[in-house]
Amino acid sequence: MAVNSDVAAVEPPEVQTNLLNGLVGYRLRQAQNRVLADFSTSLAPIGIRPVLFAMLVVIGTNPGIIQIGLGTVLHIQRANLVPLINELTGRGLAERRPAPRDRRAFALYLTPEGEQVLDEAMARVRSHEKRMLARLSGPERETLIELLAKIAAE
Amino acid sequence: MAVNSDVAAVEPPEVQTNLLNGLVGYRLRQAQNRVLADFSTSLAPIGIRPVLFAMLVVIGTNPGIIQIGLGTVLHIQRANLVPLINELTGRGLAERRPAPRDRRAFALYLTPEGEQVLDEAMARVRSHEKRMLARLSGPERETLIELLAKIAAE
DNA sequence: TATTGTTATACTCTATAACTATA
DNA sequence: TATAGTTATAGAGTATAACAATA
Repeated sequence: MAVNSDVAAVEPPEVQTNLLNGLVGYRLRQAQNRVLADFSTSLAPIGIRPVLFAMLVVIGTNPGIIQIGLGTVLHIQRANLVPLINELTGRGLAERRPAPRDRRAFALYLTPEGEQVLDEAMARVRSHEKRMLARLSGPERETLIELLAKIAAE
Repeated sequence: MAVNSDVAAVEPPEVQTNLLNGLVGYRLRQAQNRVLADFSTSLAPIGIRPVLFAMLVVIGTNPGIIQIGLGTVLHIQRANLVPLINELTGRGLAERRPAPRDRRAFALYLTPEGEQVLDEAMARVRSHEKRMLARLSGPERETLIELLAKIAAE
């Protein structure tokens, strides 16, 4: 398993990472870490974390969705969703209304302010995506999406 | 922003996720979540978490690397690295030896048992990668690595 | 009997500050 | 003065169990 003999990190501080770099999982993690970091800093100025952005998008696209539906789509357990929704409602970005057919549930809606914040967030996310994909051509971007979809598929 | 009118998640529980699915960051996250989950369950039977695997690989490939070098490569802060290395040494998989030129530092080495566990882990990771990439052709795998590298590049 | 929302809780990961011993 | 390792601690993110109200 030794590759660098025994003087690694003694003379030059060069570390062999070929083995990890050959793993798709490791590459995926690195790319995702970088994208997530830029995503976070893009939204931080308006006080929106990645998870809140995803919630705003799904509620905005599916007005009236109930909490467990939102949690299912975003893979957030219902217990963990409660304080997150409280965060949105507490800031006046979303609201809970009684669900029409199920008195156990709450239907979720964006407030006008929530729509505004979502629009601003979407603009920031679009320029974030441009930045992250700057090195890729149009066809390369499509290819990337396809390949990622094949990996994520069920 | 409304797409589903107001009856989303009432009649059919179909949720619109087009907006999120159009974002490369979201696709990346989904793919990475799936790969990480399979990676974890592949190594769990031998008591190795993803982070411990990465540490074993880097120490094995760079015997004598000091803690801060290991932390730098894997993006783990030195404070968080201490209990992780303790975990490896406590299980007899790695050991700390005085660093030759720097009496502040510890040089890290795998024990023979650590080498064995790493070999077993590598075998499991290889079959994990095969499973994750089953839907991709050889050229597609190369393309994916390239595109991910472009995104992760500095 | 099962499900929705809620609370409480615990465990992992990550981030920061401060200390020691060396450089 | 700066750096390597360590400790303590706090904040996210995530997971499970239990309860009330309703299906």
